[in-house]
Amino acid sequence: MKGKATSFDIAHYAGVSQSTVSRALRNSPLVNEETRKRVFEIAKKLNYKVDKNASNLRTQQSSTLALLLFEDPTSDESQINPFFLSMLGSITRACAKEGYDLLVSFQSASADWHADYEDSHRADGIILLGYGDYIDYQPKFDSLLAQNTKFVCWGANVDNRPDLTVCCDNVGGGQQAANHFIAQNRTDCAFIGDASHHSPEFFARFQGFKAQLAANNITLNERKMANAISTEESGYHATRSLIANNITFNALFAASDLIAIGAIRALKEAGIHVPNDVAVIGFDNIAIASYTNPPLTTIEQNTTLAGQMLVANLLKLIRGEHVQSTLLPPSLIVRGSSVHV
Amino acid sequence: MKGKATSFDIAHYAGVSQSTVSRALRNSPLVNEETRKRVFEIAKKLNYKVDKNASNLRTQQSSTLALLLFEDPTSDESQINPFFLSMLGSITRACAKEGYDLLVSFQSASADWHADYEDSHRADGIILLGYGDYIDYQPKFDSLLAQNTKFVCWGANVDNRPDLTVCCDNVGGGQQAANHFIAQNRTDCAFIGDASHHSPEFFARFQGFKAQLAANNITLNERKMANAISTEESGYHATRSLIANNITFNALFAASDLIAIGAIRALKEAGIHVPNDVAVIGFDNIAIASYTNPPLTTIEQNTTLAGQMLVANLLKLIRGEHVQSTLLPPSLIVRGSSVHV
DNA sequence: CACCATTATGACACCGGTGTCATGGATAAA
DNA sequence: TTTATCCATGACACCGGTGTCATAATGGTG
Repeated sequence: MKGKATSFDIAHYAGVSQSTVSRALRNSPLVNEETRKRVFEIAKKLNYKVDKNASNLRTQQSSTLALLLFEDPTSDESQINPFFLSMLGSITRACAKEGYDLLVSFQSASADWHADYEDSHRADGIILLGYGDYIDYQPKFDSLLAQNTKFVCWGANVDNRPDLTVCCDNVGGGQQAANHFIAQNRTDCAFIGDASHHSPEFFARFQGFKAQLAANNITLNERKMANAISTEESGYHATRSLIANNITFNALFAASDLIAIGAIRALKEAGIHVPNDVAVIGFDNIAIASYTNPPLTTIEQNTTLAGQMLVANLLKLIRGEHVQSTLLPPSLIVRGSSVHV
Repeated sequence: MKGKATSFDIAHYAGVSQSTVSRALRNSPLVNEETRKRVFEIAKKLNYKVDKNASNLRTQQSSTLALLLFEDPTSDESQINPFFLSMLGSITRACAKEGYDLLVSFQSASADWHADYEDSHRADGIILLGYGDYIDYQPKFDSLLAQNTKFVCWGANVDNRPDLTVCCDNVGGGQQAANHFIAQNRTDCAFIGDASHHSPEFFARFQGFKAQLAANNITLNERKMANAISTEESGYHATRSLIANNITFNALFAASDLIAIGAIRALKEAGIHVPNDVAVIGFDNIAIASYTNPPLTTIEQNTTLAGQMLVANLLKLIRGEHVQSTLLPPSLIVRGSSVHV
């Protein structure tokens, strides 16, 4: 036998038609039990596997989902944001559980990625994952919608279709951070992240934080804010610039753990003690967070659940079912970076 | 226009045959330049994408690689070994650079995974990734070889085919660890990992470590060794058991960073100072390593290069080219866990 | 025994491309 | 003018399955 075995080979050995082989292998009730057994045995002996290309071509579906990862535009080539790596892991698991394969691909925001995977029938649907300047994406979302491409995305708001987004309750997370500071009388707060509308996630965290402070008659001084993207370097530099400008504060909320870690480095360098002088809270609860010195208090996003919801919602869309807007509850994880020692 | 556009649609609008459309889109030199331009324009207007299933079916190749991740059998459902996550990231990048898609899948060691992806024509080749009890895998490797499946694997030795393995020079890494201890007169060494043959990687690290000590007339006491798999928990418990048995040492080489991190926790708990009482070296240089307290000295594996080599070698195999055995040089990263303060 | 329902199977078109061969027209060489 | 050569294109089989329809065999019923 040269080359891979086909259903015709099995048909030949089993003394039945190829049609019957195909039916037998797919457990069609139309086929006799003995015939099926014989077919299965021969299939096993020949190490036969259904050719997915042929099968997908005929059925017009692929049992495959595509995951498109958008990188922070400025991020280092070699390192991937650990939060997204964690998401990638949980999405992979969720796909496997649902019997779907997962195609993974990195994309730069500018690339002409939209719909490529689904239009080419490589995947039945698309999961979009990435922080970043989502405003750029809106036209592409529109194009996806116009072509009736099935997709869900993490964090970003798709105009008029909130149901397509799976998202952590970033506003609630920001509120929890504020409450934690307030409970400890840390009311001279700083925020590091992106308080503009560019990143809807960071913005929501900021909004929740600010609003909850305001609800307790605390004003977040605009001078005590600095922009940063989600890297350690960026957090470090943003914090340094605050310190260099003699901005003081006793509590710091960072829009992500990486930013927080960079901030702690900058604070330490300046001789500012964490948490005694400044309490720090991050966001995400990446694996590193529990190993920093001091261990990082953070708002956890449940990536396992997030991955499951993304996959579950996408599959619903593919099946034409109704999808509900999904907000995942974050939870405060208190560690050493925010409580007096 | 309902449904996706096909090459026939384009042919219709362009007033040429479908054959010509297909040729034009693939930049065949047989087609007139003006015709090609017209075809491309219409294709763009119709948002046409080549159906990968049809194309793959005909050409019998998929421009896709499959990555099979084998989990530590005892590892926690939710967390994936960060070293492999990092590999996953670099492999994804390397695939993208080569114009290949990547199918990612988790597998348990027992599952009947072998050759599934390639036989079904979903992928042109397979990358196998995982620590674990590779002895179990050998028959499956044989079956892959027998079926002429194209695959490469990380770390594991495939009998008689060392060229199919891409691997860090674990022996050399173990030697570097030994040298680092020796240079500081830390000669009362312990090893935590798996010194049996089950994990060829851990075993090689152990062998290199032991041999280099021996070359310097230092004997590694067998009582100062404990088995562990690559998790923080396992490292913690292994170290605790050593301590509980009143085993003393002033240097500890852990077969992976996670083990080292668990070991440090156990040591701290027992009131043993790192590095003053015990110097610790890990292996991998995962992202967490630089944030532990103290920061972890470790033997770095270059995951970016590893991912590139895995992909490059696999593509060579697919193209029928000769593949060379690949050993990647590790490098010692000295941090606070191994040097006196 | 005639009639219809049920069951198991085969024949065949089809999915949407790709590769091969045939064909027609233009141009160059004889 | 005729023949050879080249170029651009069309027709068609093919990849390996799946879905539909037709058909043969079986069994139960009146």
